[in-house]
Parts: sequence; structure tokens; C-alpha cells
Amino acid sequence: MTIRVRFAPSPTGNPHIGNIRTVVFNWLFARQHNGKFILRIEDTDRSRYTPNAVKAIEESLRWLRLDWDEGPDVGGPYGPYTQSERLALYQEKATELIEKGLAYRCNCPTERLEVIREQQRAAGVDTPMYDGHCRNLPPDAISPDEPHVVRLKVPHTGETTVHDMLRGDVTFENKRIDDQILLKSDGFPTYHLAVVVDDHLMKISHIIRADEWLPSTPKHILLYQAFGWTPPTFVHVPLVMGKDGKKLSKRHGAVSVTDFRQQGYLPETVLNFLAMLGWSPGEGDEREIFTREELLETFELSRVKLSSAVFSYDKLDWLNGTYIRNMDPEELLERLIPFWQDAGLVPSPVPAEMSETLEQIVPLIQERLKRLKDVVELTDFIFTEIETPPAEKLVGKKMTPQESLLALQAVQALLSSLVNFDAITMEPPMRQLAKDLGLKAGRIFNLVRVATSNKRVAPPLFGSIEAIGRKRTLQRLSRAEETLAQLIATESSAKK
RNA sequence: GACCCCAUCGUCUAGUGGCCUAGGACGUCGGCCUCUCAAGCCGAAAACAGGGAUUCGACUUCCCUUGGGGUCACCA
Repeated sequence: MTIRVRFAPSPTGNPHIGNIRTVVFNWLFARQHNGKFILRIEDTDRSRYTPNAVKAIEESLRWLRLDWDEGPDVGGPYGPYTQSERLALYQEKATELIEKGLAYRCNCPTERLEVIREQQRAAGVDTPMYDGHCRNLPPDAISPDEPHVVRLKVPHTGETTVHDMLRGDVTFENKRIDDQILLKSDGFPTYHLAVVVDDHLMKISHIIRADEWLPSTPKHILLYQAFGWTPPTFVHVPLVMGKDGKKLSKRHGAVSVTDFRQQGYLPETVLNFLAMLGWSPGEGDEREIFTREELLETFELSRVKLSSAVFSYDKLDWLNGTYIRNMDPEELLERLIPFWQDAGLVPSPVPAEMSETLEQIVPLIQERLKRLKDVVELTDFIFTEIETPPAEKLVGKKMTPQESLLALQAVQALLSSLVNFDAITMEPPMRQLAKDLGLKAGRIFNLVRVATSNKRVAPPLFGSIEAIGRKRTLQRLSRAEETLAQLIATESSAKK
């Protein structure tokens, strides 16, 4: 049997990371079995349709390199792959069921339905359901031409069993299953009809979808039975939760693929992380880092956990940092440039004379980045003018303002005298200078760091200064010295 | 509320009756290294929800309780 799986999102916005985790499972499963991965757009709810959502979905998948074999853009033998283009098909299938006596037209107004639900709830009914008003009307009682919906005639007795690949058999009582609407009054199918018809017609072999669908799966099975079709294999995978144990949503932080991308998470990281959320390689294999190829080799759908997993932003950060550290510096530079440009620190295109500086900066920050975007805050002082640090920030630890000023002046003199203004050249004399002044090297370095970056935390000093350049470094030192001098002056006048 | 799913450190997980005085990873804490911050290295604290049953023996099997989650639309 050919493995055929699908991702069937409804175009309502940027794809959610939880949904993408399910896509990762689908995609891995398809690819490792030489099967097909299909993208199908379920746009049957016109009220929720978002124009650019299909683009966003496709871009997100492409970013993660989750390629599809059939879909709206690439076509395929079972198209079209957008449900709104298949309307006639669903109507035809619904009519077929009506003719078989397995479905019926219903023209109960929404208001009446709402009243019934209210009453049932008030009466303490467990599962509010349609009251069957139109269920046993003669077939011609409602004309196909008047507004109506089509409902499935669900048997009132017996039970329906879902065979789930991961959970085994899950049985539901038919009397608790409502006469599901298949076709809405606007002529569009509901999810239940469309998904069954399309999965069957597109020869889907495995429906790998989120847990939340399990309760509606018996409805789908009933539909397969009504059509006389064999249901595919169902695989319900757990939901992804936020820190508080609820379904992951915006209030937990980044949730869309776009969010993660914009914050500077690497697609490799996200793929790796998502695959490990609810799946692990098993006994004796304690790897955390998996390349796409390794995942393809190792992933096993049957090993997916049944319990829901909490999305850990901390672990994602660690993973991303690990990927960044292992990356080729040239490649890292390429990926960093857009973030510098977005922040307005580097012009686009990158001026030729700047690229050397950028190359030089990368090793300074590579092991300090968790997200690519962090590069902005970490290196902005190299590109833009800094505010001169306030005097109190310029007084070294356990040092007087006078000592600090003297130290900075000495550094300035030293740096002006160097033949080559680069990190390797400047470090030994700087250390010697500290010794000569009777100061710990760290003290003086930190002082210079603040003076040249206005930050207490910054990349390694000498590399940073080299990137800033001699002229601007000396300028910043001068300004810092002036500030200190002023402080000293006001302090001494205050004493008098 | 009803139905359904789930249940090992704070989090992601290993574990399919004896290998478990429960392993790894993130995070946390401590130390080393160190020009700050990271990174790296070393170390520590940290879990089998509770109760029955089966068994010579249960983290591992069964039942109940508890807890968490999901679903109950002319949304998917």
C-alpha cells in the first residue's frame, strides 16, 4: 500500500506551531515510507477565510523544508486541492446519501435550534442534540430549492469504534452522536463531510491529526460506512500545551511559525524541536540533536507519546543556541545580515567596506546568541553612536573616579600609539598597562568596555574595539574622560 | 455536566515484571575557567499522583479514586 498523508489546514491565519508539529509527524512518516505528503486547503468556512493565509501556510512549510507532493499550487492527480473548488462534489455526495436514505434535508431555523439547545441544557440533558424534527419527514417534504441543510441520519442504537493506531480501539455510543450537518445552507460542506469525501477520494492512507479530533472521528466513521468506503488508519497525536497546561496559544508567547522565524530561530532548530515534542528515539539513544536526515532515519510514528507535551521555550532557546554555535561562521553571517538590516544597523545591500567588519564580529558573538535577533542588542554599539555613559557607570569597581580617569587616559594613550589597531596587537600591551598601573586586568577592561559600549555586558572587549575602529574608540574614550573629569570637579567643589 | 483521552523530576523524556538505591536533556543551584556576558567542564537538588488487585516480585498488567486535557456549532 502506498502511504499517503495530508496536512489539511483551514486558511485562517498564520499556521500555529502546534499544528506544524503534527505536520512534522505527517511529513516524516510520508518521507520515510516513500509515500506522498499532500497539502489540502479546507476553506469551507467563508466567514473565517483570511486572504493571505494560504500563502502563509505555504511559506511556513517551505521555510521548514516540509515539501509536499500534491497541493493547490503544484496540483496532482486528485485535485483540485482547495475545497471551495470542489463544492459540486460534496453536493453530489450529499445527495447520494439522501437518496440512500442515510441523510436528510432539514430546514429548521437556527433560532429554533438554539432554543432547543437552551431548553435541553436547562433540563439537564448531558449531550444537547438535534431533536430530529426533520429526520422522518417524507423525502419530498423539503424541496432542494428552498434553503436547507443536509444532516446525517445517525443510528440511535449501537456503537461506533475508532481504531486508532496509537490508542487502540475507542468506542462511542451512537445515541450520543448528533445528526451531524453535512451540507450547510450556503451550499458549502461542513468539515465532517468534506474531510471524509476528500480523504477518500485523495486515497489518504493515514490520517495523522491532533487529539482534539478524536471525539468527532466516530461521525467520520459513520460517514465512511454510509458511503460504503473503507476508512483510513487514524492516528491521533497529542496536543501541544502552554506552560499552564492549556492548549498553546498566543498568550503563551510566540505561536506561529512566522513568530519564531522573526525572532531568529533556525528552521533546523524548529524541526528538531517539534519532532522531539512527544516523540523520542527510545532506549539507549540519548541524542537531542537530530538533523533532518537523522530524523528521517530514526523517527517512528508508533513511538509518539500519548500524553500532551508542554512547549518549552527554554529548551528551544538552548537548542537554537546549540545550532548557532555549530554553524559555519560564514553561513551564520549570511543569516545574521537580514536581522542587522531590519534593525537599521547595516544598510542593504551591505557596503563592501563593511563586510570585513561583519565577518570579524561573527566569532565574537557566535556562542552568545540564542536567537539570531539577539545580534541586534548585542552589537548595536558597534554600528551606531552610543550615548556617553553616566559618570557613576564609569567609575570602576573599588576604584576612585581619579583612578578610573587615569586608567582611561592611559588606555587612550596606548591605543593611539599602536601601529596596528587589532585585537591581537592590543591585548598584550593592555595587560601590561594594567600591571603597570597596579590594577587587575579585568578592572581596566571593564572600564574600557563601559566607556566604549555604554554596556556592562558586551562581546569580548578587544574584538569589539577593533570593530568600532580606532577613531571612534578614541572619541568614546575622550568623552568618557570628560564625564569623569566633570564628576571629579563637582565632587571637589562640593567638598569645599 | 456528559462523553473521550492522558498520568515518571518544574519541563521534554528513557523505562514494556526482576538490569531501577529510576537514566538522559532543558531549566535551577553550586564550583572551575574567565576582561563582562556567554560558551565549556565538573557537581548537586529534583519524579514513578493515591488506593486496591494479580504476582515470589511491580514504574512497568488490571480495577477504582484523584488530577489534567480535549470535545459536545450551519468553526475547523
